[in-house]
Amino acid sequence: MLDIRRIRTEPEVVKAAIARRGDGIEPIDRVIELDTRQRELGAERDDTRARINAISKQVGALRRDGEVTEAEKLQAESRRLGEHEKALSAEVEELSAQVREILLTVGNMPAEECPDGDNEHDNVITRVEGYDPDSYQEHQRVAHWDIGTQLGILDVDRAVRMSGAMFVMYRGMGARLVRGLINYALDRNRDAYEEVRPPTVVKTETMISTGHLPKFVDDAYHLERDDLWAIPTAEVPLTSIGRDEVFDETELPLKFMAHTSCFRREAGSAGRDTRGLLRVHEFDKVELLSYATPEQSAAVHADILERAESAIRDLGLAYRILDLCTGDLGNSSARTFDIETYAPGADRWLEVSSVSWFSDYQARRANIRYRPTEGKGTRVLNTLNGSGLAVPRVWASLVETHRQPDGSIHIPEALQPHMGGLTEIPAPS
RNA sequence: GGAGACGUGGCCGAGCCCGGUUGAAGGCGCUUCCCUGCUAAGGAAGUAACGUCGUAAGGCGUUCGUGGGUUCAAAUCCCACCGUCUCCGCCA
Repeated sequence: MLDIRRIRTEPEVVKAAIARRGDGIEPIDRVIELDTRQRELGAERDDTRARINAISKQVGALRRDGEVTEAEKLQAESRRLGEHEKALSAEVEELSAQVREILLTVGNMPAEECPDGDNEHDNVITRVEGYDPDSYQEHQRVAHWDIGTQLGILDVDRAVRMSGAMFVMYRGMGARLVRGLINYALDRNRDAYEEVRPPTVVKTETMISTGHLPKFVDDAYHLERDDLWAIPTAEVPLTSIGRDEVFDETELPLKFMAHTSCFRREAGSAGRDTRGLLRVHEFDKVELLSYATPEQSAAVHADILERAESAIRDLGLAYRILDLCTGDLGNSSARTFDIETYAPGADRWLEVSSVSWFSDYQARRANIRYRPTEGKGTRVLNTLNGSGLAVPRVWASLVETHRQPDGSIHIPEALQPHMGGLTEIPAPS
């Protein structure tokens, strides 16, 4: 959520920033209009309340002194003021509810350094590592869904039978590889990030905090009977750890990581990327998340990116880093770097991590603040997060990249300790 | 799921029966100062958040789990909901 005071004092700056996303600025104008009216009426309401309070005090004094007639006269006046106050209050509440409703759907202001652009085609590829299109052998040009069937490690058909399209099931060594990747991701970040195992089903309010609601309702699974939502990412519960809390600046930055299942309806992408693990409704992911001061944010952002990047690099996978343009930036984000890993069998770049700085956008929604060491009062803090490792696409890229001429899969050295020393997934005999 | 008890400021805890002078006693913690060879102990003052107006000092408003009601006036009375604890039931 944008800062209403910023909108008030620098409307043109805010509007220019929103326009860079390609979003309309009408909501901002509307907010300004409603907010102005709200403050006018709010002031009048407060004055009325002040008078009622003063009268009540007088009444108390008069009654104590036995001046009943005088007291009753004041009471009558106060009753009249009360009516007025009630009407004003209702209107003020209505206005502020409207302002909030609009503000909840307006995206974050992109960072200054964000490249301009309309859509994903305008993203800037900042770096490509380990990719040489001519280096891939014939045996690596097999798609993971075929490998999965050959080795009996991926069973899509039966998963679809029990849960429907775009659900998958890993089996045997395939399931073990999932578990290995999760442990690999958690263990390598243990030095700085606290491991958390949060709920995967959360309240509406929790989904609003990160910006997944109300705008993106159709992307989330909803448990209607209990009005709970299946999380699309651990970002959702991790962000809400500090909801309505005030931290001390000396505690920051706080760093959390969590492995959870993630649930996505993928509405609007039906029929796209349906094969294998490219796009699934339920998947495992290790997420890294931090609470930081605005001053710490740049360093934390770099830290998360470096950790996400090195996790891919150490698995021996080719990857590239994209600086998302203003038109492709997530709604809540001010700056995002995507990491895409290359899958030689499918011959595609797969997004495996999105490392974002949300400035104070999410923290304002979640009301997470900190007390600065210098100065007084509280400030809204900044949140940042990135996938430490998203399992399915890494799994896909890994089995394709490390497929041997005999059809076995070589387990990269860095991963072996997390898979009981296993060096390969053997070819079928 | 059933029964009972409870939900007050950073924390502990009074107030609620008998509504007003209670933004809320007292204590702890924290900050600054004084005292002191150092530390401890002791003394003095200060110490909520949010909204709004104001250059500021400060004014006004809101907040005693949440929402609603009664009243001139609610931490205090009434209703609903949420949460915590204890006992019972069920259970991985």
